[in-house]
Amino acid sequence: MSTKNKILDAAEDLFAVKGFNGTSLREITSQAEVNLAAVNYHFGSKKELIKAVMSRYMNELSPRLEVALQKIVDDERQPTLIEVFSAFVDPLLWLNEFKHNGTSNFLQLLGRGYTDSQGFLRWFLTTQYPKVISNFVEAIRKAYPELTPEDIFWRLHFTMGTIVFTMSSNDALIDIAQNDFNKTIDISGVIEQVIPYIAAGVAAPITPAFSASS
Amino acid sequence: MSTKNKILDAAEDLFAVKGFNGTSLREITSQAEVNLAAVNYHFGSKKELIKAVMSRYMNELSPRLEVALQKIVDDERQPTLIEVFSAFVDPLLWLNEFKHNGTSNFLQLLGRGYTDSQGFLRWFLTTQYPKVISNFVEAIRKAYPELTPEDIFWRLHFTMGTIVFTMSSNDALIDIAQNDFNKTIDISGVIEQVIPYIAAGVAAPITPAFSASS
DNA sequence: GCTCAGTTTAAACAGATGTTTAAATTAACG
DNA sequence: CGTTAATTTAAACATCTGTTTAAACTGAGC
Repeated sequence: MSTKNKILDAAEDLFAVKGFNGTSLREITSQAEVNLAAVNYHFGSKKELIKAVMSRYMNELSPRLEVALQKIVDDERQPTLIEVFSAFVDPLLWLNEFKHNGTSNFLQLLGRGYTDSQGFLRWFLTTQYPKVISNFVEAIRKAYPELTPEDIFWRLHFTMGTIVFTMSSNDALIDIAQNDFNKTIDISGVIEQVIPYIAAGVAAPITPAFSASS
Repeated sequence: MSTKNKILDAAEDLFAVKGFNGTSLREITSQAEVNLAAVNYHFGSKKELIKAVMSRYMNELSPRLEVALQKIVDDERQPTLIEVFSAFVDPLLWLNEFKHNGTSNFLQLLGRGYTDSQGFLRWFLTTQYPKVISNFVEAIRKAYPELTPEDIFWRLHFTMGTIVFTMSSNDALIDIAQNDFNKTIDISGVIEQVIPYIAAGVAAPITPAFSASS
């Protein structure tokens, strides 16, 4: 295993649990069993390391997502919203083959990217991988043509929040489910629960136009 | 204005934007125009300051929320889910009277509490203000009796994620709405958009039982 | 005016942070 | 083998972190 990959693996696990700000380079290099200076040698800076961790996942995920969503868009049949959201399941779960805890790690990192570091990661993702977003919007539009672009924008954002927040507190959730309901949950159990919720949310009756303020 | 309140005001604004980990005591005391040591003198530690910032809001919010939810629970009529969620609107918006940007700040801080600092704030809130949560669950149960406690637990968590995430990226959202749709949004516009979404999500058809894993 | 608790202040503390340096080691290639 | 480039290493860098110290100041109450 190359030094570069050892760093990426360790950084990913730590970032997912403790956030970007909350993880030091010394923790990363110590867990990766490489020298401290290796991060700056191979990646240039901590910020670039963060981007590299995210890119590694996005490069695996985004082509698979594009294919799955394209299939829905190209099909002449009108999809249900459940089908649109279910298109995410296989590509996301596939990340577990790519790396141990891959699905959970990636979704947690996505959430971190929105709240940590003043959103520079959000900028990075939306500018680097716009195709995924536009395909997704198109699929939604096809499943629910009455939605205006504004409605889609808002509801996708709400959906993003649901997913990302759920996964960010994934560990806590699993604990609570275990203690309060004596149920053992894994990641696909969570996904099974969340899809009806977000599908119903996106399918909600159309709201009146934006309430414009002065 | 007392030193204590100057610190609380500055800390709140900075915490909301940059997170707890991302804000230093020197930034806070500098913006508050007080001496660095004042934080440790008045609050003991940074951790206690974080709790104090949250408590100040919760002490304003929680009695108002309890009243609004109790009214729904005590009413003999069965409420709609829209009514249950709408019970949050006035208490939340009232925080804007309490302090400039109060509503947005509070919701952002709530989100930070879930993701920053490994959830010690989540523990703090759920143990200190359990009445709000139990009232809320009871109101939901009344509006939608078919939901099992597990379903309610999950859907409330998803709802929490939607709200918190939306408010965390509130500033970015307002920008996007302005640039892409030429619409001016304020916080109550966002609330108006989100309530149908979360109400529909919670009202989604009941899912099969938890998929228990070994 | 004196006393004394409450508060503010500047300075220092020890430890952690990301990054850089220069020497040592390893690998690649003719 | 010899040379050159790529990589690893230990050490130091300057800066920032939360916290503590001890002295200075403030304002009542006697």
